[in-house]
Formats: sequence, C-alpha cells, structure tokens
Amino acid sequence: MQDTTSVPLDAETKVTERPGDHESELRLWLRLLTCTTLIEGEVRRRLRQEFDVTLPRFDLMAQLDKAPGGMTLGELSQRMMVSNGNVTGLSERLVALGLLDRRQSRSDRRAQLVSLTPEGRRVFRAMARAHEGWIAEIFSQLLPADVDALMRLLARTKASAREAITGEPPR
Amino acid sequence: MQDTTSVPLDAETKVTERPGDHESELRLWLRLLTCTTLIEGEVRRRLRQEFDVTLPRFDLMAQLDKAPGGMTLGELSQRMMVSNGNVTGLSERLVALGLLDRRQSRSDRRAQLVSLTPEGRRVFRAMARAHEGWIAEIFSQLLPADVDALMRLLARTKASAREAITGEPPR
DNA sequence: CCTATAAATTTGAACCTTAAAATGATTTCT
DNA sequence: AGAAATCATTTTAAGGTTCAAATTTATAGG
Repeated sequence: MQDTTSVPLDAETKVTERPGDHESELRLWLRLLTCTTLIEGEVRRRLRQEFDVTLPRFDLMAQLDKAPGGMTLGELSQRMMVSNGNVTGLSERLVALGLLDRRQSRSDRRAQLVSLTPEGRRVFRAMARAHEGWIAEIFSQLLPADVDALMRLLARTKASAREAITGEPPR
Repeated sequence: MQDTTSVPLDAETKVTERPGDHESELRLWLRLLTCTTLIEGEVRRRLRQEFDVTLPRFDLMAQLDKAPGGMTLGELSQRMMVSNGNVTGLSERLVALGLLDRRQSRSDRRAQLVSLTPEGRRVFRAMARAHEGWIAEIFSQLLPADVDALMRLLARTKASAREAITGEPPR
C-alpha cells in the first residue's frame, strides 16, 4: 500500500504519518475521558445513595483528611484543581453541616484555615473505606501488571500535558 | 522482607496482598482523574479564549457533526453521558445562537430531532481543527507505542468498569 | 508614613449538572 | 377499544463551576 501523501521516509521519520494527522491522540483522549466519566459518575451515584453526599464535598474532605493541621482555601483550590470561588461555596456548606471548622490564620489575616471537625473526620473515614472498595471493584478486571503499566503511562501523560499547558518542562 | 500479614502463597494467590488493601487501584484512579481534569481544564480554557464557547457546547456539537441526519435528544444524552435535562438546556442555548436546528420527529411526536445548521457545522469544523491540534500538543511527549498501550489498557479499564457498574458482562 | 503591587478570598452573573417529578405520546396487553 | 406500562422530554430545585471584578490584607520602596 502506498503512502497517500508521499512523505519521504528516512531515519528521522518516526512512522508513515500524514501531516496534521492526530487521529490516534484524539481517540486516546476520548477514551480517557470516557473512562473517567464512567467511573466518576458511578462514584457520585454511590456517594449520594449510601452517604447522601456529593462528590465535590467528598473530594474536599479527602484533601483535608491528609492535612491534620488544616489547610488554606487557596491551597485547597490548587490541590482540587478548581476555582477559588468554588472552594468558598463548598466550604460554607460543609461548615454549615458541622463537618468543617474554619478560622482565620493567625499569621495572615487574609487567609482562612479550614479543617475537618471530629465529626467530619469520622464521617469521612467511613466514606473513604467504602469508596476504596468501590474503586477496587471497578478496576477488578485489571491485572496487577495492567495497573502498574497504566500508572507509568499516565505519569508520562501527565508530564506531557503539564509541559504543553505551562509551556515549561516538568519541574 | 517478610510479608506482614502471613498470607499463604500458592499458585492461586496473585501476589502478596493484604486483605482489603486496594491502595494501588486507588492511586491509579486518582492519577486517571488528575490527567483528565488537567487536560479537560486546558481544553475548556482554550475553547473559551479562542472561540468563546464552552466545553459542553463543543461536545454536543461534536456528537451532531457525526450524525448528519440529526439526532434525538435522548440519544444525545446517552452518548454524552449526561442527564436528559442537561441536554434540553444546552440545545436551547445553541438553537438561540443559530448553531442548531430543532424539529419534531415525524415518526414519534414525543421526540425532538436536533442537527447542526450550516453555520453550526462551519463553526464546529473550525473548532474541531484547532482542538485536534491542542490534543496532539498535549500528548506530544508520548511515543506511538505509548499511545497504543494506553488505548489497549483503557479499553480493558472501560470494560472492567462497565461490568462493575451494570453488573453485567460487557456485551 | 504612603503608595504601589501582590496575594487570599469573596461576590455576582452566567452556565452546567443532576435527580426527581411532571407531561404528553406511544406501545402493549387483554 | 381501554387500561397499564413505557418512553422522550421538560421542568424544578438544589447545587456545582467558572470567570472576572471587587474587597481586604500584606509587603516593599521611596
């Protein structure tokens, strides 16, 4: 079969490739998105059904569970990869439910520190236990080798994306 | 190093594994989510900046571009993996912008058929061209072999998730 | 001290999203 | 045909999300 665009093939040329053809990357992106959407939807559904909680609230609490001393709203926003205003509203609702504590930073009066209340920590731990089981179930058809390979490839993907996005080589 | 839980190792045992330990799957899920969120955010940002359009609108138009004859709202909702009510609102706004046509199905008066207007198709094609370039850029650090491997592993992941979610073996 | 600049957060407007209930149309069963 | 079930869509209520502008506090330079 003849290369339809007559691209010269030499040692530098990766593979026969039409200029401007990025179908495979596009398909990869769609598949990545499908997987995530599928799983995310199921996790959201179960969180609502079993714990009457939304996924963003769970995510926020998960971040705080890893920071016993509390965390600033800006740091939360960065780690959750969502906007500042988003975190403001989420925190308000969780504070109203008694799951979060919120106080002004002593060293910087601009900053708000939030942390889990004892109740919040208790509730989160129960949810986290169930959540881990759901994830295991969802990935149960993958072999350990698959999991490892995916981890490595996704690390590479993340690095590639970061470089393209920030215009910087990964730190 | 000694296995801390003294699980007997035999031919059936995959690997040394504490019961209830699913850390690796959890980490995999978080990494998958990070990658998707990262890329999705960048795509959304560029769509807004370059074309003043939101990601959901782009997604909807992308579905319609593949269906020249138009598509029913329910079918759209299914393919986009979003709720029915969501598609209703999105379509309304796109119709108002003159990018979508909407008419009642002749064979089923319950159903609404939507399709791209010529203007909508023109606009979408321009966006799609740019979009493909962005994706290529974002994945540019991956080798073709990486892309292939990811495609295969994600197919497996999708199948595993579907089975866990529907309770059915993949059709 | 005063002012400019930066940083952390909040606010407002618009939009997206879901779940659940309501509406209207079609199909199935008897 | 008539009743019941199903289906496609819309509506409603609550919440999530972004962006951009505004607010408040900090910090640095003159």
